[in-house]
Amino acid sequence: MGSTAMTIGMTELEHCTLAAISEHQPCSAYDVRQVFARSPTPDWSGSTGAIYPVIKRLAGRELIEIEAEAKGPRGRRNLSITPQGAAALRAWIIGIEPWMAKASPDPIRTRVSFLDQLKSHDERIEFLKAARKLTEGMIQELVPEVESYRSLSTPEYLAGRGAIAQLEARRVWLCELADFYSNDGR
Amino acid sequence: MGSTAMTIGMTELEHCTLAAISEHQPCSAYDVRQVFARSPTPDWSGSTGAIYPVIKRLAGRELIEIEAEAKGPRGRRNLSITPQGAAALRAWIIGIEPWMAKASPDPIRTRVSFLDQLKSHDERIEFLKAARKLTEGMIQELVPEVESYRSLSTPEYLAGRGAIAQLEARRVWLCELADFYSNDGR
DNA sequence: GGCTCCATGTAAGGAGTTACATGATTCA
DNA sequence: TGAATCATGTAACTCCTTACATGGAGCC
Repeated sequence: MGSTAMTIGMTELEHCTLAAISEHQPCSAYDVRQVFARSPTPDWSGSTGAIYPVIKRLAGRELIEIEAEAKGPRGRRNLSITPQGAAALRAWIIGIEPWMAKASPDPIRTRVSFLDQLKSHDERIEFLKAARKLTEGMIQELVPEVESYRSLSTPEYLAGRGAIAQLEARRVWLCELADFYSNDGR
Repeated sequence: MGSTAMTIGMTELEHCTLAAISEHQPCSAYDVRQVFARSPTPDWSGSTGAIYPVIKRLAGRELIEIEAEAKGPRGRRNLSITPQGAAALRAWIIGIEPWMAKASPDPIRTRVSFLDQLKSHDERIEFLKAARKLTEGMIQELVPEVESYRSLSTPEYLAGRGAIAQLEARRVWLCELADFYSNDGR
């Protein structure tokens, strides 16, 4: 199968763009940007400087087709996925690799790993409290947003639940840390 | 306090480097690289192309001091943190912001959000099984590695527990997803 | 006529990566 | 003396970001 070879050297963003086009076709690059920007857990900004070059590269690999509505340099372009594109997309989803299972970087966890650089247990407990508050705030923001996807898109909803699970795990962990340092770090 | 101003425009990597120097001083840039590379949850490769420029910038801001052991262009340089550096480090740790609490990007979760692009429930269940296996493998790798930090460094150990908690949350979530699709996605 | 969205694109810059280049030290 | 490890550094590249530039369509 050529589908894996097709995928070599392609980034996550390129594949996500391909996936978004597949789901919403026929759609414009602008639509794709909206999808990324409005996602409850946006990994990318959906910036023009990224999307339009990506679209070009996908078209160059013949994974998508671009059809101009009007002649002329401006105006909406309708994007659709090709059979090769659909194959590459499935291959990308299925082609899961060990590195993808790694714990993803977390700025709060990073700071925790340097917690002994603070002066006192009080400072540490203060930090942990602030971190927990922020995490709880994020959960409260995310839950209704994800819930709004419940009837809209099952996979997006389920992915959102995964994001919430990640945050919930951090919340619990931060509580345990606070307990630990409250008991004078024994 | 100038400590926050000192920190403006500095990246996570720059701050982590500062923190690593603070913990291991006097140490070399090479030592810092080892710390990053050998960390149980390496967010950065510790590549030379990143570290040495970072060291220069930190020295430029007078957050660290560089002392050459031998004269001449080659040979070990001993790094140590300055009082301003220590202040900036504490300010960075404490100065936690809302965006840091966001769910971090996860390639597996990304794929789940496009799961309806697969052809059948069987394919989806197969994917979820593979994802769970990889996550379980990563947990089994990580647990002993983190456990080895237990007596070495409390904060690093606790951060490692946080990484494991994240993976464990994903494992449970993937199990729930598999159940969902096994029940024909009702 | 001007405001707001829709829509496409380029330019410059930031922040890391890999690959390359160099040399010192240690030890068998 | 030769190999491994310690150690520093640069060059080229990747991939994304922000900021800028352009223009059409609907509508009040």
